[in-house]
Amino acid sequence: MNSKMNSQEWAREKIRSAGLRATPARIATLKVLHGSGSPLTHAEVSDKLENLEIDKATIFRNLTDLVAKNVLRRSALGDNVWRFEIIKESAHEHDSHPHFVCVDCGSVSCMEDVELKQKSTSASPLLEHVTEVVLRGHCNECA
Amino acid sequence: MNSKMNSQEWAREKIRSAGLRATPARIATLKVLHGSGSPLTHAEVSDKLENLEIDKATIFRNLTDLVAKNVLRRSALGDNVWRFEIIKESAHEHDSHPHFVCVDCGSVSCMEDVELKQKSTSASPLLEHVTEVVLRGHCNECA
DNA sequence: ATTACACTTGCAACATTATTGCATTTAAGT
DNA sequence: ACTTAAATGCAATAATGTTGCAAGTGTAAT
Repeated sequence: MNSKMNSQEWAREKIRSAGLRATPARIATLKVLHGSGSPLTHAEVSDKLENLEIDKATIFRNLTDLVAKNVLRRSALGDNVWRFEIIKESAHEHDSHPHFVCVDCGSVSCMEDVELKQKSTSASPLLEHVTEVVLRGHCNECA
Repeated sequence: MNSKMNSQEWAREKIRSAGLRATPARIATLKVLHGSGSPLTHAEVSDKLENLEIDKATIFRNLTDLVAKNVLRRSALGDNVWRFEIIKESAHEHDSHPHFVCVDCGSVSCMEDVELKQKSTSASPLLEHVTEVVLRGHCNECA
């Protein structure tokens, strides 16, 4: 990924190399997610693209397609609403991280500085079978 | 909880001590959940109460009310359907531990051997404000 | 540049799950 | 029995997500 690549070109490249066509709707969607520090719902993405007047079905389909191509990750955080975020391709293949959900305001944030450790191998499910970690509580603003 | 108490009386007592009225709909709902080995959806509870002809809104409200009173736990598996189960009051009631939700079968188990560590104090929400930890994945049986 | 065509989109209809307003009924304390 | 707040039934509504199909468009080949 070229460092002088702007967000637009980055998104275009990301979509193309996933084998999809770089349409305005997809580029805009990816740019919105790229500019967000936390996973967004379909409704939130739609809101931010309001001026482009993209159909909601198109946004749903694009989000789904990008998940299928491993560009986005789709997470269930406990409120029965899907949230989408860009999968960062970092040194570690493991980009997945816990998410924090505020029980007061519903805001979601990424907790990249938290990790889990399993003390013993017991009868409980193994950590390696865990696909999602959700922390619920009161965010800094609501606390 | 008296050992010779039958399911009916047990349910009634459970509801009353939660500060709610022991209506037929609530008693029947609790009995269904009590007799089930795994969490049930609203639709599943409804099905089992079909002969009682209880309105679906009533069942939704009762499930919600019982969740609010900590009689039931409501979990999201990722398929946009809530699942409900009775919270068992066991020995480890007070020490908080992560809960594991199987996204395949919906079962919820306790993971007492898992602990969280926050590497650095950053801008993200503090671990001390976390009230509940939910791990989602595939349980040993479904894996 | 033009063209061809599979891929995308917009639109509208639909499906499912869950919630709410309000008049009526009921549980439970007196 | 009486009273009253709590609970229910019914119907309308909201929220989230999906699907069918005709029209439009990004891409690669010409």
